[in-house]
Amino acid sequence: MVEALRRSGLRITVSRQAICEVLATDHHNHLTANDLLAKVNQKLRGKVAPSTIYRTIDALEAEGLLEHVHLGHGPAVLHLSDDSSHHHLVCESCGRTIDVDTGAFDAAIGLLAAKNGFVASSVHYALIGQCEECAAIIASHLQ
Amino acid sequence: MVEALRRSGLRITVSRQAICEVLATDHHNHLTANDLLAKVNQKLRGKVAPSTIYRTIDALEAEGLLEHVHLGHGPAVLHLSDDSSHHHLVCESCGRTIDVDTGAFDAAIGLLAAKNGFVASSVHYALIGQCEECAAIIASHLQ
DNA sequence: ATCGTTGCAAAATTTTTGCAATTAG
DNA sequence: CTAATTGCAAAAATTTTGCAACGAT
Repeated sequence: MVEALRRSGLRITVSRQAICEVLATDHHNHLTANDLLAKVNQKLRGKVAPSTIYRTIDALEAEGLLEHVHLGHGPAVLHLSDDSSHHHLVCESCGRTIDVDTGAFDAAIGLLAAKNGFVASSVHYALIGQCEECAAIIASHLQ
Repeated sequence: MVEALRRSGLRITVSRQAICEVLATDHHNHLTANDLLAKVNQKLRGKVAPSTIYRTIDALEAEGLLEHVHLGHGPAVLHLSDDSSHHHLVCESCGRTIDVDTGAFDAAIGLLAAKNGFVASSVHYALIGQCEECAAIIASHLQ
């Protein structure tokens, strides 16, 4: 990740290095920009500004290394572009995100997307709905 | 929609009536809360506050009549809950939303969701990626 | 030395909340 | 009359931008 930045002529700063490290370590945790900020500042003892986080996210996205998605409501979460191991089921009630692995899903979506000249982003299929528990709660409220 | 509100013991005000009318007319246009506010105020000559829009959206969502989703980036868009006619392909580059009709998509997603005890929301499958044109632009930038 | 990058502070955007005044039922 | 609803204004939450100072190359 750092090497890819360097290759693109972007400068490697302490902040960027820390950001890349945190992303490499924790990218599977659906980090928000704020989570990333907190972890980076924990690592660097509070030197990094939110704007730096957002600008670095932008830079990484421009390099195609990172993407941010709004899964359901709330702040965007970050994903490494090469992490295509799973998709997301997002519960609209509790915000829980269930990861599911690829599979037949890809085939169906690939076909659909191809018909529209659409290039599906590797990790950004968010299927929004109700998770098992919230669906049960809602059902019980309807008696 | 208005009748459903009344049935639930909620009060029918001029604002709510206008909101429901706009939603009934324009729901297929991916209205944002702001769009809705503008259209309602156009109809009512500028009497409605943003908070009223949001609170009415909340009320309609609580009744299960409406949902709001974040399709890609930017503000949330509104959908009537019973509009299950299409799904969305959202371009991360230009924000364009392509509607595609249901079909095999549903089968694949239904299966996947069922395996996880997940109840997929009728209209909220956002497939995020690049639309044909943006994909071409990006490809050309890579030479 | 250059110019990309940062921090800070201020702004923009979208949504939420408190509260007194209004109004539907 | 009563309690839900509204408007207004202020706040919250997330993200963006301007600008002078800094620092990687």
